[in-house]
Amino acid sequence: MKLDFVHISDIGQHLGREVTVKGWLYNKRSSGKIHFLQIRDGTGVIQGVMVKNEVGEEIFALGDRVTQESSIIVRGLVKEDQRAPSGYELGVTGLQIVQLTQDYPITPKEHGPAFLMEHRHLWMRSSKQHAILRIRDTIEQAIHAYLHKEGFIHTPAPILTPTACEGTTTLFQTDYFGEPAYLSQSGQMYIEATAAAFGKVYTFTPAFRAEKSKTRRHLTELWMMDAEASYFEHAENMQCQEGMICAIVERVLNERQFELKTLERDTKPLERIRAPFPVISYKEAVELCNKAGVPIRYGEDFGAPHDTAIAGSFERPVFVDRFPAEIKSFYMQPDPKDPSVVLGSDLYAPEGYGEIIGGSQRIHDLDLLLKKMEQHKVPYEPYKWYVDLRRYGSVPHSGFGIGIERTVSWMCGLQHIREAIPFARMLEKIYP
RNA sequence: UCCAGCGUAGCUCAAUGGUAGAGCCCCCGGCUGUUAACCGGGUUGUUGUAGGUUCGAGCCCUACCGCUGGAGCCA
Repeated sequence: MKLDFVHISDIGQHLGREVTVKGWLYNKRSSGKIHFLQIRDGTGVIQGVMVKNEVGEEIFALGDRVTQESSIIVRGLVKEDQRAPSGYELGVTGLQIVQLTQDYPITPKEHGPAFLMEHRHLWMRSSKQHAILRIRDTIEQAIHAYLHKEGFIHTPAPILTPTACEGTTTLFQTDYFGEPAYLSQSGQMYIEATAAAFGKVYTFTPAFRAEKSKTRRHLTELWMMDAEASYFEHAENMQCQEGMICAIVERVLNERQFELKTLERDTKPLERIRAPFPVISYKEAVELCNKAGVPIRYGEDFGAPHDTAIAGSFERPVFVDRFPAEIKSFYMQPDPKDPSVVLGSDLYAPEGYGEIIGGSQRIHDLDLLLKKMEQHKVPYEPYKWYVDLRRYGSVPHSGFGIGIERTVSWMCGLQHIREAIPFARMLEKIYP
């Protein structure tokens, strides 16, 4: 076959020309002497129309034999046609079967979640899964673009760490040349160091949580984007988060309408997302929950029903600000007006998708940090390097971390977080 | 770890304690515009495992295993 090879996503630019598409057979319908081949190539799906009188017996027989998910190279004339699912179709002139697939497990009918997850390596070829992972890519691109526009640079953080970042009960432990090492739960503390070197930085890292959580919102391996900025105070930090969320929503709405439609995502709630986001204090959030009939005492952290009550009261993402110091990490800067609370906020997504961002201003005063470490029983030796940052040119600084899969779930309107990542790692599940 | 629900054909599901079935997939045949195509025919089972109750168990009981959802914890 000749070389004028095109991607299906660009097919509209080749109207009236004979082109070659390399891909897989997504589905086939046949009506006597016409085969309708739904061809996918990773960039899109196009209908190939194969007419017996036009291609001859031999090629038509190939079209008869080709099965779902066989890899194929198809040659054809690009046409516009209202009867085709995408508006364009390929008048097939040639077909080459690269590999003939037998008994593809995922059929065009319904399957249960256990079966689909067992075949995740194949399931991601299906249109909805494909749409989700495209949107995920767009979200990640939007984050990179927004942060670079704001002057941040990407500085990777390590995944193997000698110590716990937060808590010790939910860590995955591994062996590092005879010493225990842990899979990182967050890159945050490391980018406090790179922030002191570069000013504004961020990192994409997987975060590992060995929690025995078995819900639609939990993974044991999730992706976080942590950002950190020197000379950034709490209010600026929140403004940056708000700007980033708006940039994500805008880009997904602009570039991924087809995928949102595939997912049957109602985009109206997304179109309402614009700055400024409401900000309520932890104290106000507690009062809101109690009024909404979801009781909680001051000093307790929010559970799933509280998330829903808080986020459900607003059409835009809402910041809950100034949590009590005792339920947050040791490094958070106390509020100068009320030292019992910290300059730390969580951002809750609308529509019940829960907490997607946690951020705070970090303690920059050496003595205060040492005091807080002692109070929280954080050992000094393994964190000596972290304390050093307060010893050598310490400045006020702030940062935040966003959970990528929760953001993807929200944007796509997913029922379960396992679909937001190509290979979900969940409680006692590691195949495929 | 705890609570609830569910395990029947490759998949999705039926089946008063009384002969295990349908649709899809797959195979054969038909159809020149299909849209999860359609129409006709065909193949497919140690009913999760082990024990128990019963004349008789897919169905009732016990234990175990697996799956799904939720709680706590968290993003």
